[in-house]
Amino acid sequence: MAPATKNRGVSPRLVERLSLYRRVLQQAGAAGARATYSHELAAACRVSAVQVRRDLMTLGHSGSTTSGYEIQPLLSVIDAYLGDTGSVPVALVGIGHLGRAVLAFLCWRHPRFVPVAFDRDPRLTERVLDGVWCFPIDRMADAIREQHIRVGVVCVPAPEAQRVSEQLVTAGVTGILNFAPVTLFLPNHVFVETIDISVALEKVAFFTR
Amino acid sequence: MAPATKNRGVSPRLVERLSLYRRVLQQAGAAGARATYSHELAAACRVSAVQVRRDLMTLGHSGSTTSGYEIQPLLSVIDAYLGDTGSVPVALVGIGHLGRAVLAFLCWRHPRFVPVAFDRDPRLTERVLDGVWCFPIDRMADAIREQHIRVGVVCVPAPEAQRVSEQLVTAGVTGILNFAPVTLFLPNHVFVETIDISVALEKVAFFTR
DNA sequence: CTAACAGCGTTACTCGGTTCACAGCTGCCC
DNA sequence: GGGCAGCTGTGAACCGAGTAACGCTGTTAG
Ligand SMILES: NC(=O)c1ccc[n+]([C@@H]2O[C@H](COP(=O)([O-])OP(=O)(O)OC[C@H]3O[C@@H](n4cnc5c(N)ncnc54)[C@H](O)[C@@H]3O)[C@@H](O)[C@H]2O)c1
Ligand SMILES: NC(=O)c1ccc[n+]([C@@H]2O[C@H](COP(=O)([O-])OP(=O)(O)OC[C@H]3O[C@@H](n4cnc5c(N)ncnc54)[C@H](O)[C@@H]3O)[C@@H](O)[C@H]2O)c1
Repeated sequence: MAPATKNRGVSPRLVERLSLYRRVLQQAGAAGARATYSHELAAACRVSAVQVRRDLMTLGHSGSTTSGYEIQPLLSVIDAYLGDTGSVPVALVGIGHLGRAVLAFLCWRHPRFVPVAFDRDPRLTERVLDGVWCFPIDRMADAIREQHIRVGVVCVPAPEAQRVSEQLVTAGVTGILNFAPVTLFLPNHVFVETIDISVALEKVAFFTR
Repeated sequence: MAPATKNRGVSPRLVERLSLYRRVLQQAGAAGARATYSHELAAACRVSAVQVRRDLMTLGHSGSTTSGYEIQPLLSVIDAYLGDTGSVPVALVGIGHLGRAVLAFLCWRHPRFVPVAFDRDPRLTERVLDGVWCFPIDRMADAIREQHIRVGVVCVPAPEAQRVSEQLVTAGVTGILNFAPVTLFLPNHVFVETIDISVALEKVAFFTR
């Protein structure tokens, strides 16, 4: 009934947009740009220009009338807000088709998140996959505690998802990205984000006509 | 700037919830249940009971005071609303890590969507992957036209996503599920749903503390 | 010099979605 | 039988995210 998580008073949409802004700004910066206007950033994120300005306002950041927002300072502000405390260890459970894809993605494309892999299939564990050591599932709690892992990614089959995420939580994880098509029932202090590919496909199929 | 798609006057959130309801009801039905109450359905979907009742009201469906909603009739109503016209062919472009996972998922777990696979890597094409024939990318437009495919799934690297989705659209696709971390610029009549795993992870990391 | 212009910051408002509150109905128990 | 408990249906209130509108500042062209 309740939306569960308190969101710490921050709207998830805002966080999503900030994350988008950051990526776009990083790319723009890498391409040599030094500053950008709210409407440029907006267009690149499919958002209105006022929305960009307002979001940056809530961050307490101001641009200049003449040249818009300088990219580097703005990036610093966003980083500070999103809590860029360097690399974030992530417990990735279930190294099947999807888990493997996420693993590869994190290793190659997303150095900020460093995955630690777990599976229960002995054919996958005790070896290196995509440059990451894969632990058997019964080592998971210890590994999470030792490395102070707070974020978990659940890529196990649907019937296992509830149990696995409970294990994650009792080991200390407080945020879960869930790919299994089930609703997880976890303590209220745990933030759960479910990516339900089936539902997304149904939605596309519905609006397609 | 504009929200682009008209949504045909229907809220995407509603469609998501209906899709969830349907899945839960199917499982409940398979487990032998014959009817359910709004609060049960609500709990299973992390939604309030009034929300369920209101959603069903907009579908024009009524339950009984005594035993709630009968599962089978309700399923029929939801199917009719979501436009369950049997199987939906889907053009899946990019059979790398992620594309492969989606392919396997659709074939094994989601018979309603039947994927047709495309890639540009000759090592992947002209052969059967997970029971599906994989076409080379230059056969894509023809195949989409021949089979009247309306839904596309984009699993190619970010720099290719814009071009590939344009190809999909000119071939007749009007709805795209995009996994590439870029914003696509497409005609307004095309419905685009982007699943951005990076952003989702950042969100979880943010609310984790 | 100054007038037109372009972009930012901010306040007030709009609008869609969610929830409240309550009425109506049905079965059950005393 | 009559109250009671529990569920559905729904008008109205509520809430929050997004938007429009406006004033401000600095820049540029005439
Ligand atoms: N593949 C997709 O594109 C896709 C799409 C939508 C949803 N999903 C969901 O994601 C999940 C994973 O999908 P998949 O295609 O990778 O499945 P998969 O069968 O390929 O992989 C599942 C993996 O989880 C491991 N596993 C199972 N139980 C475990 C446990 N208790 N502890 C640790 N590891 C365990 C298995 O050994 C296997 O390696 C499923 O819930 C699926 O419904 C997948
Ligand atoms: N793997 C993940 O978990 C993950 C997570 C988030 C986002 N993504 C995004 O999903 C996309 C795919 O990821 P991936 O890990 O599967 O990458 P990948 O490199 O494993 O696969 C990409 C596939 O696309 C094919 N391809 C490239 N250009 C093509 C073209 N023009 N036409 C047809 N096919 C083409 C390649 O041959 C390859 O098979 C990327 O945009 C990635 O950023 C992936």
